[in-house]
Amino acid sequence: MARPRQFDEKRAIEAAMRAFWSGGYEATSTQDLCEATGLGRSSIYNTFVSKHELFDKALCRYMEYKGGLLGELLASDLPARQKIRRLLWQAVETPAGDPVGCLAVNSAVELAPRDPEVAARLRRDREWRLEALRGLIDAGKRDGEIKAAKDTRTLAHFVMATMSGMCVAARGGADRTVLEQIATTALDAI
Amino acid sequence: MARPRQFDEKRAIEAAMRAFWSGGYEATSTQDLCEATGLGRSSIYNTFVSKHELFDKALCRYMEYKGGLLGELLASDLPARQKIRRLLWQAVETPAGDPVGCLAVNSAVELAPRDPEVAARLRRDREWRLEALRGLIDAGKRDGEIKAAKDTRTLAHFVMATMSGMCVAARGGADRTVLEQIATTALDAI
DNA sequence: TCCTTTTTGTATCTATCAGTTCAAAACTGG
DNA sequence: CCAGTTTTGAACTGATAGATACAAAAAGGA
Repeated sequence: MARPRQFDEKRAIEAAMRAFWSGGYEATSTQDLCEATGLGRSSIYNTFVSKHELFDKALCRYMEYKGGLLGELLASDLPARQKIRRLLWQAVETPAGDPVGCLAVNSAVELAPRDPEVAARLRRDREWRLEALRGLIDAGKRDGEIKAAKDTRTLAHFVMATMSGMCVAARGGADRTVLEQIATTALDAI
Repeated sequence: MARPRQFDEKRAIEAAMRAFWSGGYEATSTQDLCEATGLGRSSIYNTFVSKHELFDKALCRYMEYKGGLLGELLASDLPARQKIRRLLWQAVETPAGDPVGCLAVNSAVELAPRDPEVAARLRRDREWRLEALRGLIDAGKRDGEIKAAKDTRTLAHFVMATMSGMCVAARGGADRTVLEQIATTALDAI
């Protein structure tokens, strides 16, 4: 029918995701995005319409990536407490090559207050993660690993906040030891 | 000798601080800063040299502001645990008119990884706050309010991370109830 | 092979960015 | 009231922002 793409759209989105993740939305120019993806300007605009829509795609890809990791963790047959421990550890031991911190946290800080679309996207992801955490915590209560007296929703929010705090610390240059200490202390609190 | 300023430098810095605080560094243009401070371009550049140096002044002012609150808290004669509680509560009950979140957290996320000057400024402030927290926690241990077995430095990092996490949550639109739950859970962990 | 459709590279658009220039205005010390 | 100094406002600079225009290139279907 017509000329096919010379590039893989998913790879381009992933490259853009990394660029936004390490540099932030405003500080990443469309030129930066061309270089990160290896695409020309027309290919980017022809495919993704605008910088903002490309960012949206990149953010979705990020949530898919991190959501996948959480999904694997939930599907594993570890005790609930161990699962929470591993979840917190995902913020300590970060895959080599991944930018520092968390794109969702960065975006909440930089964009959420003034960008309703991004805010909505982040809220949906947060709700999903909270739901997952609540399930995990309730399972822990049933198994006696977590005190039944503690409020499930409260603990879920606490775990999320701890992870956000670790991402901020990591962006600020915190070393691994500090992140471990934070994670361990939080786990003790649950 | 010469023509005096028509504006108060401190007030201008405070106005700039609020602009950066709510909008972020990149998204706040020099035009925005003119409008926020009420100054003309020449007055801003004549006084503050560059956007970056004005930001630095604004960040220092912010640290002075928040550092002052911490100082008052430390100077009060509350029990150590109560002091930590109030500190966490500073991230729950925020003065009306203050932008959402925390400029130090926002800056760590947006700028620290690529701006060594800002990173250094933030690190100094963090060290100071950690030192203060350690003093507070050790006092709590002496009074038997905090278990002596817990590592002081670890708890200090944990409190800082919790506050950062609360600031991220606030920027993401979390309501007061959620922030209270996070603060309460963290306090229970200490 | 030619027609249709899409992609791609180059050149370009307008708006805005941070920052500068400069002369008029304003004030103080003498 | 004037000399000397600084501030101020308005116009302006070059660079870059995000986004577009358009024609050449490339491919599949007929």
